[in-house]
Amino acid sequence: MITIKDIAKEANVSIGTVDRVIHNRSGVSKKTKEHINRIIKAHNFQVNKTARTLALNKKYNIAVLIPDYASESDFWFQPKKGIDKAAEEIEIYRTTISCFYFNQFDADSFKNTFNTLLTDSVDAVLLAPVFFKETQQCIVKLEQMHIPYVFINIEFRGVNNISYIGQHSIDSGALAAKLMSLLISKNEDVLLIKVRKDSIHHSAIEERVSGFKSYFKKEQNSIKIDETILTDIKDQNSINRIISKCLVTNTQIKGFFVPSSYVSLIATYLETAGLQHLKLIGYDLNQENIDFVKNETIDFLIDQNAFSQGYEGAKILFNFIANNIVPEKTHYSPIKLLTKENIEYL
Amino acid sequence: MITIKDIAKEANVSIGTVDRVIHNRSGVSKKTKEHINRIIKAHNFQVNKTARTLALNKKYNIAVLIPDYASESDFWFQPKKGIDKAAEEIEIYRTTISCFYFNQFDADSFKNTFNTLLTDSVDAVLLAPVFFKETQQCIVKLEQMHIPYVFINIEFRGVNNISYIGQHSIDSGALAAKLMSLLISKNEDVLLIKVRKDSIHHSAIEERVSGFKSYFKKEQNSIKIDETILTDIKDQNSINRIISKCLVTNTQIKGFFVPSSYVSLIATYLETAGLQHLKLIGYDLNQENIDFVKNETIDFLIDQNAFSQGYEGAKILFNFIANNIVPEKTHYSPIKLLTKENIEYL
DNA sequence: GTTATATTCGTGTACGTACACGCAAATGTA
DNA sequence: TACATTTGCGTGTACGTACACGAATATAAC
Repeated sequence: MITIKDIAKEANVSIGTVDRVIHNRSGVSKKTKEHINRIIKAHNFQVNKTARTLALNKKYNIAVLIPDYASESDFWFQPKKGIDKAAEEIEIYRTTISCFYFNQFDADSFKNTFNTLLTDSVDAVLLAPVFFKETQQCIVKLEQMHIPYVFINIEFRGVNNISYIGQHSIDSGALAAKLMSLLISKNEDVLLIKVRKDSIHHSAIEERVSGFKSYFKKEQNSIKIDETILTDIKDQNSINRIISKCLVTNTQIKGFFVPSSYVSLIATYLETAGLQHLKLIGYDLNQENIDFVKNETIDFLIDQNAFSQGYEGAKILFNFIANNIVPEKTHYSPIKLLTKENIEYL
Repeated sequence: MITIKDIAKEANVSIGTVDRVIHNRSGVSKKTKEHINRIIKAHNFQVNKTARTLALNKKYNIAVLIPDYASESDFWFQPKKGIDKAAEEIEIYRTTISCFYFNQFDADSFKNTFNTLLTDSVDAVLLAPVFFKETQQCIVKLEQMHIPYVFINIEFRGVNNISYIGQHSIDSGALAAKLMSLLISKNEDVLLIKVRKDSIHHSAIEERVSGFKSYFKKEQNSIKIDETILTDIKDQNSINRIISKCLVTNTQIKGFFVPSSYVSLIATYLETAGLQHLKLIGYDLNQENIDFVKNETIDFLIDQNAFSQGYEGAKILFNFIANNIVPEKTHYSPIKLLTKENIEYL
């Protein structure tokens, strides 16, 4: 590996001059500049990044704004783990990541946490834009301060984010629909189950639903989609009552689609009611859901590589601020399909 | 971030002494050693890896032995891309990766390429153990020379490899079977299509077949599995004749399972014969296969994250030789299920 | 021709760690 | 007591790059 010193020797100049050429700084005659550039190209010289970071000794801080989580089985634990992995990797480049958590059902909490985040010294922000209006307000501030930001998990269109990393929700809904149409017969029906809490905020769930519905519209089979809403996710008994009522009202229902991680609530119902033969598709890899996939109460689970979303999101921002690498505007995560046979291998 | 110098100052010793304690070298009195260790722990000191690699200035070389590929659509192009990504990342740690390619249908080529590989200065080897006997011979040499090695894509049991990175082939076959049983009816049959070339070598394909078959055995439905072998993959006409003969002989065949990337040969047949409604499941993401998934001639494709296999394999070896990190003995890749709805998002 | 101002370049130090060298004090040997 | 050996530790240099400072040369102005 050739170094600046080697180039300096070959060009009969000092390393300072070579340094100036490399950084395109002024103070070098056109002649020697060209000469040095020729030598650099001839040897395919690359700056030693290790030495570079050591010499620069710059410190960056990436702030992360995501929903809090109570346990490892909560969704946001996964992205956080990915962020942690990225943090370890970029630590040697003197870049730290500080995480800030908000209550995903409380817009004020989002806003307040964002404001405390800003009191820190922040070079970039990775955030989950759970609340529409509040996110807009935050973005205004970020742009005033020239702080680059990336969205994670929830797409937010029409602003100057550096990138978005997350799933294409519509297509994931369509995939769920395709599998559902394989699982049940043409003359049977599906129950689509929403959760009141979801509707408070982000659009991802609505997009999953619309992808699901439009698949069936296109396919033109006679499968009908019923809908219901769960109001209180803490009350399993009321959930059981709601679902069994639906099943009585429409005896053609043979499959359930839950466009969120709350699919375990339905799985619990099916097991207590002894209805495991009915088909069930839902989202997200938490321990409860994984267990229900393993015993096949849940037939398919759609995973969005939450871990990678955190990891990639953090890395993208790091590369942008530290290495001037401009990322693609969208990074769609894989739409992973998990079932008993492959859920061991993530 | 605290440095060695800071610790030295706090302990009233020189940085040399602190260095000795950190590396557990001799020449430090028990008393000062304990004192320094206490300070290190109190501040949670971590060596600056950037400075460390710079100071060490060691150079490692990882040799890679994989099948050659003619174009980007060949399977091994993907692992190679992953290896290239890893190479970029570890380059700053003065670690290089040199790739060596062999003809995957020629055992001698494997052996010879391995021998030229050894003429290089090699600190670790990442290899695809395509040929059983020859791999055994190579391993003997590697162990004599105390060179650590990792298998990629094909599992090879009973030797002292540092790790294996690749799919659990049996379970991937079972997953294919599950989907096939959803795609066709209970009174219909499946045609299992092998390729003569495959049988020359590795066990992965056999394991996929066994996983596929045992799924149907367990499920006890009346689906029957016919089998056929393609002898000449270059002759599409002969393939067409073989397949259509099978369909005439057994008119119950409504699905095809190809336990290899040659699934595109069958897709081509189905399109020329206008039989796209028959179900088709196969392996591996090359451009041809991807196109057939997009137009739904192939219903499901099983992907083994070939890119990641290369990337992870190289990283594992690097971490082992450069950072003394001992990996898990097996790293099973995800068994990814791809269909029209999610094949855009990889 | 002298002074002033640009232009072009070299030198020195810093980043944090690794390690060879060598000096002092402590211990051993006669 | 004199010398040899061991133990414990400090110093200096290297790794490759960044950048401030200042020196030397060239050009400009008068």
